[in-house]
Amino acid sequence: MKKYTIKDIALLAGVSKGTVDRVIHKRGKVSEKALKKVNKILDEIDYQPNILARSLKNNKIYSIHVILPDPEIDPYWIPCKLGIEEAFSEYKSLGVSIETFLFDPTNNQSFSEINDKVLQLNPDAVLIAPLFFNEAIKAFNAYKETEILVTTINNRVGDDNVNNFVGQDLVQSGKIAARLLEMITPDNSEIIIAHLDEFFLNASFMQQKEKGFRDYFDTNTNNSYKLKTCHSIESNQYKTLIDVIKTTKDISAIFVTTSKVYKVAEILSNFPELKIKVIGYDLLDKNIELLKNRQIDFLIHQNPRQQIYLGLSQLAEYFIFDKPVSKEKLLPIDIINSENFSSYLNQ
Amino acid sequence: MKKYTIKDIALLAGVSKGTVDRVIHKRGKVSEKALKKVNKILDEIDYQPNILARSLKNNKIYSIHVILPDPEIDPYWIPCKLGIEEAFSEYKSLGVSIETFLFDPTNNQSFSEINDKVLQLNPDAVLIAPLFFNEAIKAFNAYKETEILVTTINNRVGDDNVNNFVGQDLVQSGKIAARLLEMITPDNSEIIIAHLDEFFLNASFMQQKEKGFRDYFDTNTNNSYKLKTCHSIESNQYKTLIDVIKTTKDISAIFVTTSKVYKVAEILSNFPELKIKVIGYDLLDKNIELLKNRQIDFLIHQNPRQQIYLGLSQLAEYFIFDKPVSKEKLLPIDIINSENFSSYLNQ
DNA sequence: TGTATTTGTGTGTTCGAGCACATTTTTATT
DNA sequence: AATAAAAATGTGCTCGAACACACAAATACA
Repeated sequence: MKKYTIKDIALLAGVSKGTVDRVIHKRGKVSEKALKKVNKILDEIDYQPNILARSLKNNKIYSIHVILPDPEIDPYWIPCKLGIEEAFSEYKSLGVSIETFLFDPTNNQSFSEINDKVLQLNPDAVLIAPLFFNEAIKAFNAYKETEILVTTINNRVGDDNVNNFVGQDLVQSGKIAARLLEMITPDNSEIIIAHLDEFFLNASFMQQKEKGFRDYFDTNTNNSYKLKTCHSIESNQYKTLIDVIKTTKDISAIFVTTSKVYKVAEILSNFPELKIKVIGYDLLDKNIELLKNRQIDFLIHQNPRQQIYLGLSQLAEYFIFDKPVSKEKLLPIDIINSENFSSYLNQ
Repeated sequence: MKKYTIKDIALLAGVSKGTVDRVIHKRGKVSEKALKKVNKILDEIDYQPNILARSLKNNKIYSIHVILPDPEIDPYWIPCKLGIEEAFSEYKSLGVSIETFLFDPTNNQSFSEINDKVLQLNPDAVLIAPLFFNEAIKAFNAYKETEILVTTINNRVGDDNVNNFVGQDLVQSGKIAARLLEMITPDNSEIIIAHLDEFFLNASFMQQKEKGFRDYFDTNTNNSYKLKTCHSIESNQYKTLIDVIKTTKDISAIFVTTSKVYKVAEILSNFPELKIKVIGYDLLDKNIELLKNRQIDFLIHQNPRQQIYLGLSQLAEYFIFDKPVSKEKLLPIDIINSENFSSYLNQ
């Protein structure tokens, strides 16, 4: 395995390295004859430019700004910090700077303000968790005009101005929940779909999960579960959900579309006579505790840390090594139970 | 965020870059006075050597040899090809050469022969799937003497001569299977633990899975499942297993400790009156087909492709960027059902 | 005090790609 | 044919780390 350099090619083709360089980069100013000679050699050998040398020469500092919900307000985002740190420590010596900006996930205006601020700072790329649909679209357009690369994570916001998405297929994740519940609950029973603390007024991800969940039962089985959707919020002490639990007969399971599934498990501990299966999202400490105690049966892992890390590393390697950024990177949808959660915690 | 170079430090400390270099690499030949000056600057700033420049200067070719079971004989190893190709295309331009050597997984002598051959070729590192315990230990010692780095994947072979292991906790994976079956089978029923085609005489990984499986029921529940172990081989048309199925009353599930779980599902299709749950390992095409048809209920994903890729990339980055190799990298243990398998296939 | 010897310090080259600039060759114009 | 203009080609420097080697300063020994 010989590593060819531009110098080697120049020697083989009987031209100078400048000419080889011009051929490779199609910079023109090369005679027909020289072009042929160089291309002949390039066809014969497998030339791999040394990306170390290339990026050493490049020697720029690239700035990536990360726009995330404040993890103090929504703990789902806590693991992101680790993902960012990991990416930073890996790429900082290669000239990548990463800065984080937090917004209030209960407040769409806060999201817009942060985006305006970042726009002013004019980074090379932004990585955004686009919780608010309309505001996100607006921001994307602004970034496009300033030629700032945009990567989104967590939830898809279909828009051509986004160069890259890293996350999961949320419809499919609803189907996974449905299949799991189908296996552990009796036919003909009642299943509640609970949307908790839906402060994201124009957020669609809960709806996508519900869609997948319902689709599964509509198309995949001849079972006849009765599905009921329930919206419930903390400021109301989840009264709506508690009422549904009290008044509905024969509930076999509750599918919680967010990481707030621990709230449901806590509520259900007040009804020990009911044997209700619980499935929800994400490896929050509280959720894991309840999973261990069998008060939650399954969790689906959305892996925010991995999402951030992959998004950042794709951007970094695009800048440094010129690697192409995939338009869409769909992460696996992990099923978590009391026995395998630990294997995901230190990834 | 300023990127400091050796030249910067030299300027700040009022010495030459040669002196800075000697301080950083503790090469001696530096006066007390100069040492102090340089260290003072190093304390003040966060110097990150440019690894691109460093490895460009290094400019060596590193060879890694991969020793794997022939995927033609055991299809479990088919995805490894992709993992190797991925790693190769990522690191070839950085001077890493990867070569694959296949052995017959039904023949421990073949394993030893391949190791002897690789030892002769004297690569910088080897990555081995150490199916055969005794032969593996012998090989490790030989590699250690020649100062060849050894990384193992798939199954742990406790040995100090191994620098690095990438794989799963197989005992834990048995527990996961147990917990899943506990959720979908009735108490007091009979569960069969099936070891299929156990041609690896001194292989322990099936035993590890069985241990985890039994441990779970012994310690975690007050259920009283009856567990029965069954060894069965293809050359006997799996008669042993078929007999157990025919003669045992009240079988609720079969836990297959290998990727040959499709064989069990096929056998069970001859007993349509029995409602037996099936759980096993790995995303073979056949297994996925049966998972879709609900003839297999769960699969546990051992992710051989990821194991190889990570093992190779750790070695490559150790050589190129001097990144430390972790002694043990435990991968997550993925639970697969009919709805989430596809999200793992194109990873 | 002068000459070895040790110890310390700085300079210059290398790695490979990329690009600016100088130089040479070819083509166009009078 | 002479000159200007354009096109093609080659040279040499840069990026940052690493290290060989030349040179300088300090110490040892006659």
